[in-house]
Amino acid sequence: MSSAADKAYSGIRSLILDGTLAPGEQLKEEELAERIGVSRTPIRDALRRLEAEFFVTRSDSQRSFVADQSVEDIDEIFTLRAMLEGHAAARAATVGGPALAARLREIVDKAGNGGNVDAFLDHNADFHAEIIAGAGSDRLATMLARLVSQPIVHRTARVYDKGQFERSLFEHRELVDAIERGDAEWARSVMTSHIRRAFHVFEEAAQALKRKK
Amino acid sequence: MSSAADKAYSGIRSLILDGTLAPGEQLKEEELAERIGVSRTPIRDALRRLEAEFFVTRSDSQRSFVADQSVEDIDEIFTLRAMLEGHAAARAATVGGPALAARLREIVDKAGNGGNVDAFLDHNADFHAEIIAGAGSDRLATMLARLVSQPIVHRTARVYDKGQFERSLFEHRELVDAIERGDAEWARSVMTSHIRRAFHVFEEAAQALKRKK
DNA sequence: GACACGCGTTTTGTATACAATTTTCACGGA
DNA sequence: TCCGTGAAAATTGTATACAAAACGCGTGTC
Repeated sequence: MSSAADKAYSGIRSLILDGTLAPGEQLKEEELAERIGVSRTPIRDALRRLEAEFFVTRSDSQRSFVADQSVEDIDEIFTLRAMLEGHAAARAATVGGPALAARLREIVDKAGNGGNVDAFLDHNADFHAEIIAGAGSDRLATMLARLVSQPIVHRTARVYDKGQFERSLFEHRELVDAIERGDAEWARSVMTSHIRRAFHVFEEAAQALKRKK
Repeated sequence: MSSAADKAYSGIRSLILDGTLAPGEQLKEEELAERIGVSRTPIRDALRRLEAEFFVTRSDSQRSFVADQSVEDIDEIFTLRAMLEGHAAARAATVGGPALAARLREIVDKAGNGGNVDAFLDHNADFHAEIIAGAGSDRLATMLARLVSQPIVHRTARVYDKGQFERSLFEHRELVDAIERGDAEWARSVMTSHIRRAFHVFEEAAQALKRKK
């Protein structure tokens, strides 16, 4: 991978995620270039990528701004994700066959019991990736990749308690059952509620955090 | 709008759409730059945009290629579009209210009878844009904009006969009814089948063209 | 006081030269 | 023959200088 462009991408992304660059703030290429220590060229590339991933928006006159991340925005993202990933699950159930079911079961079995956050995150990423790949739709996969900023998943999982981990794993197992039987609508429903639930966990955590402040 | 970057964008897009650049073909920045008459910088920008719109794909080593446009690919695009725009219609029915319904009815009434292709296309674009705006979800609007390469709509409409135009208008009127009554699921269904039907018209035209060859 | 206009400042756009990376292909050894 | 190796060629990445566009602000007019 290209070094400067990646440095710019992850650098700006981090600055946004840790709040150094606040939502609505204008992103100036030169300023970012100096801050990150690369020239404007890779910065421009990074801004385009971040724009594709909804981290950054552009005004009509080509100025870049940090995108909003209000609870309503997050809701919107989770809603779209639930729809697209529900579709992916349905398609995976239709076209994946026993081979896919076997691969998924292996992933689920390997995850097992873990109370470990990072282990769960690894399992979770693997599991969802396998289903999306199993749907066999490049454009769907691309859209989901752009939509799902992994940091939000992380931020959500950090507030999971043991019961929520177990519930997630339980839902994953149910998804495997649905895909094994080729039941597209079952798979879609489980995936949709799986993701909506994740949103509400996030939402409650955000509200709790707000009250604390 | 910036001149060179736009020239590059529409230039490359045209070359892809008229088949000069075939699906799977590698796009070389320098070659395109010379062909279009701008430097590599705006070409790179254009390639990023086309990548976001699924016209161009990138290999792992950052080489660009013309994306496939097989009937299966078009099917995939229309499926995703049907889902997203069905969702937009449902949301529009929920949050749009009488004001949205009134605006839509005006658009539909203005279109009226027309056997004129261009007039229908204008109406069609207006109508769909109003519904997407009515859904009030920026990210949804952005995803749809990226997904719907207008040329495909054009290519589809070119093969519409009078009966198909009338059917489209009829469906638009039904959508207004659904939105007026705030019936989200009705709106979703009408929109979904509206778009799936458009795909099959396209599909048949493509097959007819194939047989001719 | 409101508003349009012009001009300096800020910010983004473009071209170009050079650097880094990837690909290609010829060559030699097992 | 097959495979790895390495150098040349092709392609993309990056920095930088200058051009163009957008913005903000002060000024003048009504």
